[in-house]
Amino acid sequence: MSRILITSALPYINGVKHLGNLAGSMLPADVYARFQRLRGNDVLYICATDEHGTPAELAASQAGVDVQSYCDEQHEIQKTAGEGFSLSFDYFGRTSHPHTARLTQHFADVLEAKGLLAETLEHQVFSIDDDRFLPDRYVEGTCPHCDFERARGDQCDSCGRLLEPTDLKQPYSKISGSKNLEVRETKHLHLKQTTMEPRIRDWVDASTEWPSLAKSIAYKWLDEGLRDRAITRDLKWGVPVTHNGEPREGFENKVFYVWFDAPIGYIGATAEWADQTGGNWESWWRTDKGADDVTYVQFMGKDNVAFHTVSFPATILGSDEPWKSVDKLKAFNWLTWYGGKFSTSENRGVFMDQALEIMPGDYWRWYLTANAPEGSDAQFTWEHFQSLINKDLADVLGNYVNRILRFNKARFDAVVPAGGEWGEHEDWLAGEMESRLSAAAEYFEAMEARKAAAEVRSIWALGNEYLTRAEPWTKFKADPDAAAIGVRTALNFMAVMARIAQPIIPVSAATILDALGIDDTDRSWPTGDSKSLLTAMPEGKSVEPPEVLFKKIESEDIEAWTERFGGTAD
RNA sequence: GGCGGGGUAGCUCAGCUGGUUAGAGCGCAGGACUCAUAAUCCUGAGGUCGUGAGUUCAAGUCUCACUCCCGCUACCA
Repeated sequence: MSRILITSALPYINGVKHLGNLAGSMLPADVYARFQRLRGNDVLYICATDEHGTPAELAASQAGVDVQSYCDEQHEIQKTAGEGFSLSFDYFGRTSHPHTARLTQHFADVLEAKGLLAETLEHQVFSIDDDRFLPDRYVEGTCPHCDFERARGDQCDSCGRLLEPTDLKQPYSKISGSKNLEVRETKHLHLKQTTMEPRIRDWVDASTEWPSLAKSIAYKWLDEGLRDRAITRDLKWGVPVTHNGEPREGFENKVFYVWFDAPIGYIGATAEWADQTGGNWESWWRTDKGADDVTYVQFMGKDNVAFHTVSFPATILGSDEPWKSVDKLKAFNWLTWYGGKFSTSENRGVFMDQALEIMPGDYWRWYLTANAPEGSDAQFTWEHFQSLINKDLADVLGNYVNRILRFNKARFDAVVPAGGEWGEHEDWLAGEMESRLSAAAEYFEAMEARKAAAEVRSIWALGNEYLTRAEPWTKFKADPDAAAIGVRTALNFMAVMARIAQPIIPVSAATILDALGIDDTDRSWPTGDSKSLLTAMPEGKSVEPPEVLFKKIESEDIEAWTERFGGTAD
């Protein structure tokens, strides 16, 4: 039994996430976690809401509530949405929890003791009417290069050039529109990533289990040369900047930068889990306290890779303390909406809560796994969604379950029939099953979402193919025993089909296993001798057909959803 | 501008260190079957692998140039 620590990138607190966020971190992490549990491994899957930073403050102020209440509410909403998608977090925590604050302050103290922090004076745009410093992209104005009137302070969306806020002509606050801006001095703490660069490079070199997307992004940053990075911000909401337990002088109105504390939130959320369950969080995170046998796997979108391969490791490695660092890292591209971006304001795209209003979580889980944005960005379209759901879930899997259970009810009184001899068709099925099951397991193990789903699907298809060969409906007329072996084998195989479906569509798989009366103890990933697997169910056992498993998506549905959520390219 | 990823059948995508007639699913065409959610099974037709050059006995796979899409570019997260 292995111990596997899994984290998925923390969803930001600012509103319900869209399907792309789900598809690129939380869902694949969940599929992997479920697979590993089915294999009998000791899994700890941790996630949390990422609650600090400017957008949270602004969203709260826009909603007219204090930040804490806003985050409390949004955390519950996201937690509920996650449950709707059957995300099996062992704990879904919050970066605003005191554990993360304490750990963040601890890391800062340790890094400072190692000489890796420096105070520097910066110049930053201050909005007098908003009474706050503005991050570069919250300053807008006219681009000095192309005269685009709504260029951001970091980059012009029109001509693509990189900018400084002070480059902008007629700058204004994006928050209030106020032009009453000035540049003020402000002091910040920098993490000396430059000092850390050789150690981080060695560590990246030694990380063999990263996919090329992750490695190339890490090397891109290293090759360009790391820069020291500010880890504090002029905000009220966040982890207070302290020094050895006391407010740090000159930093009374500042907090740590959200990207400094967010990854530490993985550890903090594990400590929250320990509070709730009596578990030992250090045995997962401290290699001096039992975590040396832990395999740590991270899931994230490509935009997060640099933070996980460079910034967070700088914190971890720089501390010189025995913290667990990532072993395997799975990065995803984007799910796009008809090739474009998801956008709330432009009514383009489906968000997690809305998705659950129109279709059960399993439908989305299947689609987003089978169409995961792995090699490149993947397009969401309603037509594609419809095709995968109807064909894979309703026709190949759902119809199989329905056809065999109903035939069995009509001809064998809804019990697993006795009689008949194991023969060539059963040999064929057992042989196919054996090689394909191991292929599927390898894909799940390798976190190859699309390939795992495709392999699971082709195993489902084996069931239908077997029935074509065994044709119990024909044999029944002359020789019910010959039909019985076919039905019995098909029922046993259905259990296998459902067991391997559990990582991706847990609710539907459970419905099938319940219908077959399979004990919880017999729901693990199927291994061992194929013939044993195909003869496991006791004869005479009662098996009732469930309600139709998957409702098909009709063209009228597509029309209605296109109307509601948008569904055309730009 | 720099960097990263991608451009492979009508559609969505596989194709590892270069090696026989380039694969899968969907869609389409034909056939089989009738237990089943007009489901299933079988067979087949579809591709000058973004463009142009080059290296090689051999290139979708390596090199160079060009082109289109997406992302990142360190103060959004």
